[in-house]
Amino acid sequence: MEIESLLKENHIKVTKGRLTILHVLMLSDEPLSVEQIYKSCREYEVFIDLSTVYRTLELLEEKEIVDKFSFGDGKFTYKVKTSHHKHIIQCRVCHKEVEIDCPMKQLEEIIRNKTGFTFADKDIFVNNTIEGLCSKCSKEEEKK
Amino acid sequence: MEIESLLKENHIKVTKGRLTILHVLMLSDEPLSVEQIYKSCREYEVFIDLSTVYRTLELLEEKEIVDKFSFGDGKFTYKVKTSHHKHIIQCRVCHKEVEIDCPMKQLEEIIRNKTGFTFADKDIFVNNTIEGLCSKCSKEEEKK
DNA sequence: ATGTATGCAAAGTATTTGCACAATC
DNA sequence: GATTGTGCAAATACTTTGCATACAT
Repeated sequence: MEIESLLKENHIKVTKGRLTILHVLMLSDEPLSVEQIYKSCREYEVFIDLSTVYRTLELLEEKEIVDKFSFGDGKFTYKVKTSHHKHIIQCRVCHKEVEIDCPMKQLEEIIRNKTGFTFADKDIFVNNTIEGLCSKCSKEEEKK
Repeated sequence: MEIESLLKENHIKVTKGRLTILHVLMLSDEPLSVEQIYKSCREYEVFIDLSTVYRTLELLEEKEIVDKFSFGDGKFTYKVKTSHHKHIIQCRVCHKEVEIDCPMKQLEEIIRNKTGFTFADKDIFVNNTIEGLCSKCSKEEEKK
């Protein structure tokens, strides 16, 4: 139901495929590949076409509902935007400013993908050591 | 000549194609796409096949001579590794450690690709503002 | 009823691979 | 001379697109 209103708020027509894709994305805390999303939909007996999955994800990205990530494996993954946190980049010389989505999200995904480590927003680079949770510990934390 | 010894040090057989590809990469301070590298080689009258370019880049990446980047456009770009700076990620719970290449490089490339801004290593995230140089100013700095 | 979404099939783009021949050490 | 690199052509992987039909508002 709340997924439906999320779509409506963004002036996106509500269809079974779109509901299912968003549902699948919302259940996952890690980015999913198009293939994974496609297969998950089938598990819900929703047999949409791969091209529809692509078109839907493109739409959701345009509407800034999902983030699109790319690791070193030649395909893209998608994840529901968790924050709309932005940063401002300022030129040291001319003071021109540009706004970007917080790049830490991209970075977190790259690191998680390479090492299995996850981070909370408060985790910080300290000297050469970054603190986070390895995959094993982060699973155990979840149980608590 | 120095390129040749770089290859030899890494136990890579020296061929005209490999020399040219490395040469092209070394002349560029931004990551190049496979297509760009391929075309640059032709400008040097070195007519290697696209598949050879791919194979060479794969090899150079394995040997940690180049970095492979991926932006949101479905293709990869390559750049000579500028530093072998590493970070250690440590699990807050079990203290397990994992070493990764400094992810700031990836981040810098993502930001440069999105905004045209460049950074020096000393640039830092301060609150919500990142300081760097916009493309115009960084060109002017170069002239000095 | 109108405009938009979808499935299907075909095309497009980036990358990989098999194999015969050529080049390097 | 043995091993490894390369070109060519074909295959693969992921993503996009055209068009006729189905669906949502």
